[in-house]
Amino acid sequence: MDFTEFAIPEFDLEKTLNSGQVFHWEKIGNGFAGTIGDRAVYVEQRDESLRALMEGGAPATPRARRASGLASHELAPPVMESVSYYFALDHPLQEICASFPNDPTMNAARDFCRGLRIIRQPKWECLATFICSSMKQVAHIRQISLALRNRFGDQRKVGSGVVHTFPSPQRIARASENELRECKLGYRAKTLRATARLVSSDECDLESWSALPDGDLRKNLCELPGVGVKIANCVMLFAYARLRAFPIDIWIERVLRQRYFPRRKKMTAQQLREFSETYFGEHGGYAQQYLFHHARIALGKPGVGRDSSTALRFGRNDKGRMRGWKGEQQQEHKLSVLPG
DNA sequence: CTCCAGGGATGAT
DNA sequence: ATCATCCATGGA
Repeated sequence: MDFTEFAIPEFDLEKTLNSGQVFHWEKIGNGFAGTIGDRAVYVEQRDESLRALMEGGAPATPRARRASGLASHELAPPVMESVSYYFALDHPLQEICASFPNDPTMNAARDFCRGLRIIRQPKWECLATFICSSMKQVAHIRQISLALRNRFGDQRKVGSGVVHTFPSPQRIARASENELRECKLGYRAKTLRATARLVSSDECDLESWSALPDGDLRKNLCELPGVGVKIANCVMLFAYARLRAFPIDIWIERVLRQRYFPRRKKMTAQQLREFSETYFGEHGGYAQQYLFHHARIALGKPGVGRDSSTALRFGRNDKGRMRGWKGEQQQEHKLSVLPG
């Protein structure tokens, strides 16, 4: 029950966990409870330090590990190591942010998202969760993730709380489609199960795909049921550390069209994709995540100014939307408008 | 109540 | 290659 505490340079735990890249961390007191792989974790941030409590894996401290009598090869990595790796505390954030293009939209997002890191998620967990994400809001993806964990995962205790691991591909594969639908998966139940079957067989080995170049990795991912270019890019970015991968969802499409091509009709999806791959550079995935989080949190709440750490507290007000706003183009495209 | 969401698969132009 | 439609669901 020992806390491990260590200093961290540039990190915002809450922004990192609430930016729509991972969906299972729950706020408890001043910190968050969740899992890293099959280990239960509680983390909290205080100023420039991070405190972590891990259970269910190896003993937390060197003394406790020695006392356990386990051989060193049986030990999971120490707490600080696993936590640092998961939260990607080794990413050179200054350098990454300095590589972003210098334009007003990007600068606002970079300022708003200071300390947000792209974490290293377990591959299957990330893949499965994003298969469940299609046409779902972030809040609901969290519900689905929680339901899958509670029903099919293994229970772990951390502190006074309880969390569940994400179920293995074998476990999902042997669940019935109906059991999965009971986790609010809807039409995604079928593709999640089909992909779970493939991943749990020896036909595809997600770990070995780490050695592939981006193009081949993306192609392999897209061959899985329920995985298209968007979800493949999410998995590449959040689980394979391909920091160039640039997922384009409805929010990012709005940002690109309205902020970068405000008066150009006829930008096809293909053109947006080519633009984003070249313009945002070698860490485009980071740029994308900053644009996404900024648009969704700071700009996505009508009636709330762009400054705002208080934006989250206000519910949306449909009447407050700027329905009639047309920034000198008809826009439409079923894309609503980014306020501000 | 209605609206819409970190899309994908399929079939028609 | 681009576009239309359908697929389910519940938070806001």
